[in-house]
Amino acid sequence: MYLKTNFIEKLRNSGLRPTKQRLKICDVLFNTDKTFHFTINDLSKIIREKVSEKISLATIYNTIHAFEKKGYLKEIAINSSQTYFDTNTSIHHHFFDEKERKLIDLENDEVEPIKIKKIIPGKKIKSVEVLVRVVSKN
Amino acid sequence: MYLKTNFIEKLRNSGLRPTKQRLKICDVLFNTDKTFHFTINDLSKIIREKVSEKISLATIYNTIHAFEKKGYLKEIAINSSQTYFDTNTSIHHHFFDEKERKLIDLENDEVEPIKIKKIIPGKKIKSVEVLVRVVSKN
DNA sequence: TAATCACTTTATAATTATTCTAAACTATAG
DNA sequence: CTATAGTTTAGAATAATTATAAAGTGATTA
Repeated sequence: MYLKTNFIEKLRNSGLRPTKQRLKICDVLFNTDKTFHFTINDLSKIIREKVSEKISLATIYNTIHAFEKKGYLKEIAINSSQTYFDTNTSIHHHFFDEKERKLIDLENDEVEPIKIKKIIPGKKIKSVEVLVRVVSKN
Repeated sequence: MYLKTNFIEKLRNSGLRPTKQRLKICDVLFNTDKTFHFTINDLSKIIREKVSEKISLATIYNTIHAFEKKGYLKEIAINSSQTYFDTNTSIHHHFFDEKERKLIDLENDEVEPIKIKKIIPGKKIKSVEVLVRVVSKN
């Protein structure tokens, strides 16, 4: 459970002005017990329902990108029509349920360490992500 | 090196009529030594350069989706603005060079077997894909 | 071979996610 | 308080993809 003042501090420390809109978005994204996954569409729906004053779609995009750049959000690679974000910024992987189009976290310690035996000259590894697609049994 | 008649056979056996357009696209995609990655944009550029008669963009989309459904192409998950396809349909993984926006194959035997220790009740694994993002050293 | 029909191609319109623009607004340093 | 740089906003623009519906074509049947 975060306090509003924490968000104000956090934003200021990141060089982001603590505007009313950003604080509301912080509240929706980070003032929860559990981390979660969302698309911009999901988020604007939540905001429409939860927040009294409207936040412009452009601001939602701006804010999410700003938060991602600062490392408060992670973008998840599923080649779908929409971009998914994760409030869990730890190094971890994902299940993707193709039917329900839902992501489920797969923590780093739930996957045996991944050893890549190939190297690309002049390049270094930035991240290793596993995507496990699942479908209903039977 | 495939022959044109092979493509005709292959398409017919898949329940796809061997039209002029599909044969041209087969030629571009599969009549090469090496497999490769492409976006629809890449492909239509290649077609514009290599093929005398124009193929409509809608047909390119239709054909690629038909080929994917039949298992002749694989869609690659990189959360970018465009969808990538791979003519290598074997089980394998990828490097993605963020700077150049290029994919490089990482064959299955170049990655130690991946053990997923978590299970999702009622779901079974359809695929396990690793995406290794790389950046230039230094 | 000719007729037929289901499948395919096509140009174009429609849709959708995302980014851009430029004017109005606001947090904050001085 | 004032100036200014950062922010928000509605709406336009962009870009990838999908839908539409009319014209064209491959393949089956007679």
